[in-house]
Amino acid sequence: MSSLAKNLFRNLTVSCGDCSLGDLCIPHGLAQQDIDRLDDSVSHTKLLHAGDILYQQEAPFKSLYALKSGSVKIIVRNNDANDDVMGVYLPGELIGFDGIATDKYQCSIQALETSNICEIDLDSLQENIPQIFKQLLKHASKTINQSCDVVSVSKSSAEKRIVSLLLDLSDRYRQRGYFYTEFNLYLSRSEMGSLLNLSPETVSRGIRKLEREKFISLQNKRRVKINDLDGLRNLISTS
Amino acid sequence: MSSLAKNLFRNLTVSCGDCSLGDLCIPHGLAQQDIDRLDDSVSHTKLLHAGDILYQQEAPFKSLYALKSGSVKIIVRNNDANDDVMGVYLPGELIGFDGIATDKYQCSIQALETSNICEIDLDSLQENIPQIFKQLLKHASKTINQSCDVVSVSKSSAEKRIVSLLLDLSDRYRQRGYFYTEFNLYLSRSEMGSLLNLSPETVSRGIRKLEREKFISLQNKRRVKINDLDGLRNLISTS
DNA sequence: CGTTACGTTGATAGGAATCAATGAGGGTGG
DNA sequence: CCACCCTCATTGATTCCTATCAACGTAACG
Repeated sequence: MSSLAKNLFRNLTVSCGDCSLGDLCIPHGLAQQDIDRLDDSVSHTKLLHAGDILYQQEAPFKSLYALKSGSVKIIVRNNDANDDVMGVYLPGELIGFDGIATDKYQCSIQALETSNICEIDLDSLQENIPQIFKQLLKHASKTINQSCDVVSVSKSSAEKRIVSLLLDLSDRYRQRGYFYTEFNLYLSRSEMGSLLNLSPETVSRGIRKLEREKFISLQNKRRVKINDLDGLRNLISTS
Repeated sequence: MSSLAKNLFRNLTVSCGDCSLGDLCIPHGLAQQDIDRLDDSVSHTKLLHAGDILYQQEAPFKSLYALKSGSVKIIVRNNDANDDVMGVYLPGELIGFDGIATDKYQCSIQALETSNICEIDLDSLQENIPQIFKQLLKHASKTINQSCDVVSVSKSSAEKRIVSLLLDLSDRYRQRGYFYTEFNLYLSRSEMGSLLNLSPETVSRGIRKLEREKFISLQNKRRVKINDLDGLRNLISTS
C-alpha cells in the first residue's frame, strides 16, 4: 500500500501501528513487523452507544476487545432483579479474558457512553504472532493481581471504598494520559453501590461528605472534580 | 533412558506422564510427545512442612508451581500486624500466576500442612512447548473468573460467606477426586475471618451455628464433616 | 503444671442497610 | 412550551448485623 493510500485509509480505520492507544494495547513489546501483522487480526470499526451490549454473559467466546475510547461496565446476572456491577473498563484496556477459560463469556459488557472498540481475533492472532500469548498471559496475571486489590478494598469502611474507587479511576486515567482530576463517573449511585457492595444511600452520603469536606466537587451528579488527591490518599491509608 | 532405569527413577521422582494429578495439571490437552518434554521443565522434588514458605511476596518471579499434595495459603502483607489471607490452594492447583505480570510475586505462599510441590520453569517450558501458553492463558482466565465469585460471596451475610467457603473447598476436593464431605480446614478461625472478611468471633459463631443445626459436624476444631450438602447449598441460594 | 495461643460465648457499640419521604432532572406527550 | 411522569439522588429515622470488648474454656507444649 502506498504512503498516500495509507494516509487516506487512516482517516477511516486507524491501523494498530498508528493507534493512539500505543503501548497500552497488545503491541507493547512487539517488533514493528509483528505490529503490522497484528492488523490482520484486528477489525477497527466497532462503535457502541450508551446502553449497547458488546457481548452477553454465556455467549460463546469470540474475540478479545480493546477499548479505544469511551467506557463500559462489566455486569453479572444474579438472582435478584438487578445485575451486579463488577467493574468498568476505560480507554486502553483489554476486554474479554473472562471468556477464554470456558469458551463462554462469564459476564456482559455494556457501554456507559459512546465507545470505540477494536475486535481482536484470538485464533488469527495465534497464527500471525504465536509469541503474543506470553504478552496476553502477562496481562491476565495483572488482572488477577488487580482483583486481589478489589478484595482488599472490600474490607474497609464505606467511605474508604468510595475513595478507593475514585482514586482507582483517577489513576487509570492518569496512566493512560487523560485528565485525571476531573472525569465522568457514568455509574449511578446504585451501580457504584453494587460495585462497592454498599447501598445507594450510603454511596450518596459518602460522596456528599467528600464534597462538603472539599476533597471533591460535583460538577454534575455524575461528574467529579478531585480537589485534593493527596487528601484522598490519606483517607484510605489511615486506619 | 532404559525402561528399567525409568522405573527405578520413578520411585524417587514421578514424571509428568505418570503423575497422579493427570489432567488437573498442565498436561491436559497436550500430546504425549509434549507431555514427555514437559518433564524437562519440571522438577518434582519440593517438600514443604507446615509453616514453610514456598515464595515470599516481592521476591523475583522464578517459576510456576503445581501442588501435588497438601495445602497452602495465600497471604498478603498489610499495614497491620497480621497478614491477610487471600485464599488456599488444594492438590492439583497451579500456583504462581501472580508473579508473571510484574516479574515479582504479589503474595506469599505458606504451607498449611506437609505438601509436595512440582516446580515448573516457565522459560524452559516456553522453549520446549511454545503452545503451552494458550493452556496457561486459559488457566489464568479461569482464575480471573473465580476471583469474580469471591467478590460475589463477599457481598452476602456472615453465615453465607462461611457456608460458601465450606462449599468451595468441598467442590474443589470433589473435582479432584478427594473425599469432599469431610476435610481439614487447617485455617484458624482468625485466618478464615481474614479470608472472609469477618472477625474470628463471628466465624466461630457461624460455624457453631451450622453445627447446632446439624449441617456439619466438627471432628476437631479444624476438621469438618458435611452432613447436609444440599442444605448448605440452600442456605446460600435463598435470599 | 504453668504458659500460651486459640476457640467459644456473652454484652455492648457502631456502621451500614433499610424504610420512608422529599427533591431534582430529563424525557414525553399533550 | 409546559405539565406530567419516571428515574435517580438526597436526607432523615430506625433497625439490624457484625465488630469489638471482655471473660472464660480448652488444648498443646515445654
